[in-house]
Amino acid sequence: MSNGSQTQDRTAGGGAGGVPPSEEYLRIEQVAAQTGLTKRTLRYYEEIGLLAPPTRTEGGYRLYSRDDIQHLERIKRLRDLLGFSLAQIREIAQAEEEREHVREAWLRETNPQTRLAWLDRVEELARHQMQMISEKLAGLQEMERNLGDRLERYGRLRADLKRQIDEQAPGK
Amino acid sequence: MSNGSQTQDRTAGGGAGGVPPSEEYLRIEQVAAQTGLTKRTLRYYEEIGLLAPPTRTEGGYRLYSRDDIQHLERIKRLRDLLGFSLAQIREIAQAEEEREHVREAWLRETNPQTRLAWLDRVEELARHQMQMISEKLAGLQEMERNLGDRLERYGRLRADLKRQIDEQAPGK
DNA sequence: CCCAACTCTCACGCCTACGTGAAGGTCTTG
DNA sequence: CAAGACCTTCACGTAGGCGTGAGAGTTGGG
Repeated sequence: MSNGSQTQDRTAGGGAGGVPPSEEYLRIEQVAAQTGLTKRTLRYYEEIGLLAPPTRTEGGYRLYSRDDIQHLERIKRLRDLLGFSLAQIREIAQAEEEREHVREAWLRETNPQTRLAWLDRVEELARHQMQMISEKLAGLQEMERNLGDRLERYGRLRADLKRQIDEQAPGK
Repeated sequence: MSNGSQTQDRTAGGGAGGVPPSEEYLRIEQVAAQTGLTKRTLRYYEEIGLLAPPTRTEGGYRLYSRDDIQHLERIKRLRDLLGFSLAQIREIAQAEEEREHVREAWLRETNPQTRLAWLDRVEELARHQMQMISEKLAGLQEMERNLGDRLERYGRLRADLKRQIDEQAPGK
C-alpha cells in the first residue's frame, strides 16, 4: 500500500508531444492511437468490465500494459470483423479468464479426478465457443461460395464478350 | 387503379386463429412467427428501406409474399450470424438489386461494349462484397483453428488422466 | 514555480434497433 | 351487425455503444 514503486517512476511521454514512447506503459492517448479506438471507448470498455482496469499513476492516470493492448486488439477484431456484441465479447473474455485460472490451479493440483473435472469445464467452454464460431463460419462460407461462383461466371462472360468485340471490329 | 384484383380476394387466415395459411400471401403475424422476427421489426425494416414495401389489402393490411420471407431470412442471417449492421445489409441488398436490374437490362441489350461495361459494374460489386466476406472469414478461421487445437490438447490430456485414474484404482 | 498539454470523472446527448402502448380501422365469425 | 381478433399509424421509451463538453486535477518542460 505504502510504496507505489512501479506506478509512477516514469515519464510516459512528454507533455508537448514529441517524445517517443519511452517505456512499456502507455497513456490513454497512445493506446487510442495504436488501437484505433477512442479514449472514450477505452474508458467505456473498462467501465462495462470488458477490459480489466489498468494500473494508474499516483495522480490517477491510466497506464496500459502491452497485454492490455493485445486484449484491446482482440476485442476490436471480435467487434468489427466478427460482429460480436460487447456482451458476447465479455462472455468470451470471461471464459478465457476462467480458463487461465483453471490452468494455474491445475498446475498446483495432482489429483487426477479433480483435474479431470476441471478439464470437463474448460472443454465445455471451448466447445461452446466453437459452436458459435462454426455457425458463423458456415454462413460466411456459403456466401463466399456463391460469390465465388458468380465471379467465375463473370469471368467466362467477360471472355465471351472480348471475343465478340474482337470479331466484330477486327481491323484498325 | 380501379381493379384491385389480386390484393384482396383471399381470406389470409381467420380472425379467431385456427385457419391454416390458405394462400400464398401472409399477414404480418404469420411472417413474424415464421421468421422469428417481431411485427415491429418487420415494419421497421420496411420503414428504413431494408425490405421492399409488401402489397396491401384494400384495407391497408400488409401481405407478404414468399419472396419477402426469403429476403427476411437472409437479412436475419446477415444480422445474427454474420453481425452486419442494418446499414451494411441494406448496402448488400441494394447491390443485389442493382445486379438484378443490370441482369434484366443485359438481356435486352446486344451491344458487347455496353454489356462489358455492365459486367464491370456488377463484378466490382461482387468483388467488394467478397472482400468483406473474406476478411471476416479469415478472422473466424483463425479462431476456429485455435479452438480446434485446444480441443485436441484437451482430448490428449483427457486420455492421460483416464490412464492415471485406471492405474491408481485398478480393482474393485 | 508556471503553463501547456494531458488526464480524470461526471453527465448529458446521439444514433441504432427496436419495445410498448394508444387510438382507431379492418376482417371474419356467429 | 356486433364482437373480438387482428391490423394500421403515430409517438414516446429503452438499451447498447459510444460522442462531447464541463470542470477540475496531474504531469513535465522551461
